[in-house]
Amino acid sequence: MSQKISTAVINRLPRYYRYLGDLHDEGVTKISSKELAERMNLTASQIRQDLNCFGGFGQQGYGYRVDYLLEEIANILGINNRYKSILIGCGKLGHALVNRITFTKRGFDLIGIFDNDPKVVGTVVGGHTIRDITELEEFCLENKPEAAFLALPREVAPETAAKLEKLGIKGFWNFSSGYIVLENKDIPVENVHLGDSLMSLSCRMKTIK
Amino acid sequence: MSQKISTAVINRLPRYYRYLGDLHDEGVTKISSKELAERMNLTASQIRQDLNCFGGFGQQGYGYRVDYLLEEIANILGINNRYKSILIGCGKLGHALVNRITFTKRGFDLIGIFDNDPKVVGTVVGGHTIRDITELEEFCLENKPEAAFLALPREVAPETAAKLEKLGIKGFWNFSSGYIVLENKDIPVENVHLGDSLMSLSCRMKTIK
DNA sequence: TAGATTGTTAATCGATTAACAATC
DNA sequence: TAGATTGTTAATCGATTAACAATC
Repeated sequence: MSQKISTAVINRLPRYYRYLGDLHDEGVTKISSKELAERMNLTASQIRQDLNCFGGFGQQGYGYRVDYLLEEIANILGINNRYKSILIGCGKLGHALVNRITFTKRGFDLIGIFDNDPKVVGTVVGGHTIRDITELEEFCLENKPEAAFLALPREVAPETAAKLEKLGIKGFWNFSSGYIVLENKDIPVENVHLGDSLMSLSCRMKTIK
Repeated sequence: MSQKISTAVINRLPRYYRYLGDLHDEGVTKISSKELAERMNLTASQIRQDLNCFGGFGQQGYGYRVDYLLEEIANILGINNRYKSILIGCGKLGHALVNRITFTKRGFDLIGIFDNDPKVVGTVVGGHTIRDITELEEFCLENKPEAAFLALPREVAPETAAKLEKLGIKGFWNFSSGYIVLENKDIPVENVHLGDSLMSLSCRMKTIK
């Protein structure tokens, strides 16, 4: 596939994956773009366009085979990869992530957790003993993690990300409100700005009043 | 302002607010769209278009006064509102939200936390004693909360949201992967799908390889 | 006044929707 | 074969960028 896939499409894929998983669990073997569109509150046209970014997964006159499509989307999402991952910052949020997100189901293997707070270093979270942040470099050189989850204060986020880029990290999941700028613009940074999200809600609640 | 503001614009507002806050803290009193664009990695044109959705905040030949613009955006975002809010579900994630997000700085006042797990009901989180979910209805009728934060399992999210809509909730911050459909389509639902976000990252890491 | 920079209109770009020929 | 539904092209819509007149 040579043409670039837009982030709009990529961001819809996990939702397709979830709905197809539900259909599969319900024992549905076949679905048309029209039916799926109704269920997902999208247009059939959009679904066909989205899927055709990656190839023809359907069968004319019939629809899409649920199990086949599910597998294809899983491959596109890359959830069969095993990206070695590290978590930097294990306060309340980092803690919640480890306990709540099933990384392995999404293509990631958590192999280390780091923090700079002596109170938490050495404690165990989700089966991982939290390491001191000073061990980060050595750990990376030895274990070569590919993804980093940043749940640390805004002030240190950019510099930490820069350091990690040099250590070979190929993808960032950033929960700090700091803006991450990397040398290699192709390295994906997925931002989750909780504060911004809450403010958007406030704004949207205001306009309906 | 009669014309509808697009979500694209609304989602950029918190970031403007953050950057202007930084400028203010740095003692910068005046900034041009060009300078701000460079700092934020946007185009000057986009900034001027965005701000003009709400009115002319600048001065031709001069630029924008930082303190004035900051205040105006604060008003647009509605962070001076005091929306009474409740948190439903106080597992690891709910816990992290209460401890990490400064609600009051963003226009929300947390007035109650609910859970159905007998192990956590009665315990105190962020100064709030967690109430049993069975007390929800009575609490709402009495205290009239306007916003709800949903940090509960996917299975119960839609039905809980439907119940809360009937109890007068006017905005939802939804952390479950459940898809919330309300009777009143104008009520904003701000979704934070952490699992989806991580899958998008996986997909984007795959394509650069 | 001359220079700078906004507010605003016009042009471009990209994403969504509609239409329809291909084909199962 | 006839009906259904995809894959794909064309039309529309909306968002971003460029241009420039207004004006401080």
